Amino acid sequence: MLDFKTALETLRNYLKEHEMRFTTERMIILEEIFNFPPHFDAEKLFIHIRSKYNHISRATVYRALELFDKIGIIKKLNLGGGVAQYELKMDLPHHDHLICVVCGKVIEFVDDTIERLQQEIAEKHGMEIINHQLQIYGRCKEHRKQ
Amino acid sequence: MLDFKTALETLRNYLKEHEMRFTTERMIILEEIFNFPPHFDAEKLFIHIRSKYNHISRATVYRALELFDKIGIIKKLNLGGGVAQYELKMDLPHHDHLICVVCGKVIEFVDDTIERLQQEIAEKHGMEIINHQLQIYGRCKEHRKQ
DNA sequence: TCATCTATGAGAATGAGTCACAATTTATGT
DNA sequence: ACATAAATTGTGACTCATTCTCATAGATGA
Repeated sequence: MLDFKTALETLRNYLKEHEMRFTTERMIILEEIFNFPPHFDAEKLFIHIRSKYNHISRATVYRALELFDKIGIIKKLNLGGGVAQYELKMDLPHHDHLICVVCGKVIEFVDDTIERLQQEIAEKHGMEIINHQLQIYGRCKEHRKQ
Repeated sequence: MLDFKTALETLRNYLKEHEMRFTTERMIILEEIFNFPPHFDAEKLFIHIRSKYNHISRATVYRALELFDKIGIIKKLNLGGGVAQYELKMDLPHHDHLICVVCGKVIEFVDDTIERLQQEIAEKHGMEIINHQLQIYGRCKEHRKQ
């Protein structure tokens, strides 16, 4: 899933298989996600979409985000701050996030050793992993104190 | 900070240094946190406290939790689910959490290698770490599918 | 004890997210 | 293209966690 076209195809297929309707609203929302920063929250996306398509409601945006997350087109993140964040899911390996507490910038990183250790830890506790998240909060290059 | 007495002392000192009042409400709330499960949320704590001290208000509990977190007596966690979780902060090494998505059980674990790797990753990106959190969501021993 | 100024209680307000339902739109068979 | 049935949408009400407001109560230092 690297581009809008592929994502749209995925959406179409999922909808067809589940007797759901392919609507212009769902298409527009998907398209606007691709026009939007890589990490965003529902409200900002809604405002953005609303500015171009004033008939699309907040509920529809929330519903579409839930759907796209379920399908696997986007991923809902829990980065703190009391607001759900979303990112496009690009079929890349699992990654985690560095978050600047000053400017909110999000940096992604991948670390295979950490991934493996998590698996080991879960097993040691008899736990079957469904999902995991690692957030490192700090001050980025531009905002760290000297 | 291993016991109520020490925590209370910390609270007293902090309040004195900041020209704030040592109130019975703050003391009761602190005490009840020590009588409560190791991971809890504000509302549950409030209900519990309210059942014993019916004059203590929700706002006071929330305000106290914020204060205790700032002082470092407790730690506010972001385990997902739309509700802030808290835990006593015991001057133990940093630890992370395994969370059962079925029963909500929280298991703590410590892994020095992961801690070290996080430090390295942050440095590689020029980031100064303030805090970090790792959550592994899954099904615990009792609830995993066979 | 008094004066001062912080903390509290009560409930209103906020903000993210969800829900109910009437009206609309889509998919399908003809 | 048309009718039909079923899914979807927009609106606004609603929920839930948390925060705020403000009048009153209570802690602290003189």
